[in-house]
Amino acid sequence: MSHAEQAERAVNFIRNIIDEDLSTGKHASIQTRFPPEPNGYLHIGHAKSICLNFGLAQDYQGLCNLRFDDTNPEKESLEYVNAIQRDVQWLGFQWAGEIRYSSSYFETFYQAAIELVNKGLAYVCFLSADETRQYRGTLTEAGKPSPYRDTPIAENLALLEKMRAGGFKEGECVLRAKIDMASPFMCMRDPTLYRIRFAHHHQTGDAWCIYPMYDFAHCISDAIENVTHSLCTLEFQDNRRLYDWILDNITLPGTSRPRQYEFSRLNLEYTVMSKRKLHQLVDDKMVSGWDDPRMPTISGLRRRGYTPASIRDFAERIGVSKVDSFTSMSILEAAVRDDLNLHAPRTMGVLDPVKVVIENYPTGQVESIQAPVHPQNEAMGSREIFFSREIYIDRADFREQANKDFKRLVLGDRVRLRNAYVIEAQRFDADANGEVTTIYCTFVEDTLGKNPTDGKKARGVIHFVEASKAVAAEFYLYDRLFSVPNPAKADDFEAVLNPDSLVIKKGFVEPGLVDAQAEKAYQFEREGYFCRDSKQPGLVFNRTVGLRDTWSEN
RNA sequence: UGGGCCGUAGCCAAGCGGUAAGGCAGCGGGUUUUGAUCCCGUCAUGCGAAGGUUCGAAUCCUUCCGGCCCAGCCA
Repeated sequence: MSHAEQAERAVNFIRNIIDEDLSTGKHASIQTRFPPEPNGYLHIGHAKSICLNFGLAQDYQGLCNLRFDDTNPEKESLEYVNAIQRDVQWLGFQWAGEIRYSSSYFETFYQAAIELVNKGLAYVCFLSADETRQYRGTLTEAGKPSPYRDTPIAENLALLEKMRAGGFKEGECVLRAKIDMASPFMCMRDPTLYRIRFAHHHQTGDAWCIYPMYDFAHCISDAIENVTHSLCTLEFQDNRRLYDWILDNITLPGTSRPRQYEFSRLNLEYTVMSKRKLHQLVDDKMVSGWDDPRMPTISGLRRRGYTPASIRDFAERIGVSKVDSFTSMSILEAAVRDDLNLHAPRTMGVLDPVKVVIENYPTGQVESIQAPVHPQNEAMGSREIFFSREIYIDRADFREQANKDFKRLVLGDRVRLRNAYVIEAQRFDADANGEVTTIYCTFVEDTLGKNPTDGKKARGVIHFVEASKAVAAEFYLYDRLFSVPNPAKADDFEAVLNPDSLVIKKGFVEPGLVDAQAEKAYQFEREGYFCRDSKQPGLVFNRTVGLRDTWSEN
């Protein structure tokens, strides 16, 4: 990252804290971590966290780990740990050293548990899950102590050992911290530290039958990795008391005392961000998979044509704060457009073709024309396009009659064909439904790169593809997945899916696109940014985002 | 209704006692062989509300209003 870019970094409260910690010498350098649970695919909300954690490490010359928070084997799998690594790297980040797993710290956690038991700060509790809930009290009433709360230390030690050895059934008992059953923080009312699960773990196999809870594992993992700034989302604000309590009561396994800071998670309009709901969309086949281009997952955005740079830029634009926010899609779309506008080669594609016959153009002649790859960037060179007696234009670009505001082809009037000649519409054929089948035009000679000499101006510019060299292609036009801004609030969020989130069109593209590489962005002029789909056979183009449109609503 | 947090423009977001940055969206105009891009201009006498302190308050104090989170052996 250049100094200029770095200087433009938006300030936020976390950077302020780091600046302070560095200037007071509290830390000589920073260590962050991105700690996903491998129980689903990463989404744009995770991207915000990834950009934050890795971005901070980059800017402050610190380190950022990738750590799988894999303490719940029943919900996790290797498929997800692989997909997550792929997504992080695709976004352009590389973790420091090896990948970390909370599960590789299981022995350390266990020793910490023993330490707590030895200090009289943890005990094995045989209350059922149901009873535990009743004993916990409510938001306004204190809880009452478990009858197992005062089991002697030596006995607890033996019990814990037996738990680990598989001497108890699942659910028969748990290890609990002994804190304060009257605490206004519910998470401090003797929280569970370990539960028994005879489940196969994707990393540790069958080595363990007791698995640590998030609150117990996370803070110690941070300490083991010498994390200085442990960043998480707002809903963990209460949990910070437990995070601190645990670290205050065990022998720190690392050299740093991590601190937790919370920022607000990303909410995006017209989509959902919870892994549970995304899972449901996939399971219920409402989308084609985690990487369906309509999904807010990183893999979906990638397949849709979003670039890593555009997602990083998006993260930069939305900033980091503690306000519950609801971000507008337009910020994300503006970020991709800015990136793609600069880098995407221009090409022409007709999504809804109608044939045009240029009656005064010689039959059988195919003319080659050099067109710029990018009109604002000559260095990108030129491409060969063709022109002949028969071409395709888009159905929406022709009207039998229209007022002056319609800057396209109108019967009896002129329009400029992008990169080619000016043509004039003479007449057209229509089928029984009134649907235009062929438009007959004449072209104005010597208008290649020149205006007509007769002074009659073209209404506007439309795009086309020469018919004989045209290559058939399919266009997948995506729109917002949901028809309401906040689908998560709906009683049944699947009932509020946008029925038009995918519209498929069959048309033609320039011959140069037959070998288009998947995921590589193109701008189909006047239509939008597209990329070839990475999964479907044949020429299938996904529309990443349309061009900014100041006309269609008129 | 116990506790933890948060309210600055339609959306995101700086600001930390010295007189409201920036981005997105919008609006007006210019350039244009993409109704795009680009360029110029415009967009909070106002910071949830009301009091108070101060020469001076979005910033400090008080009260009130609104929103989010917490009662998993999930994370």
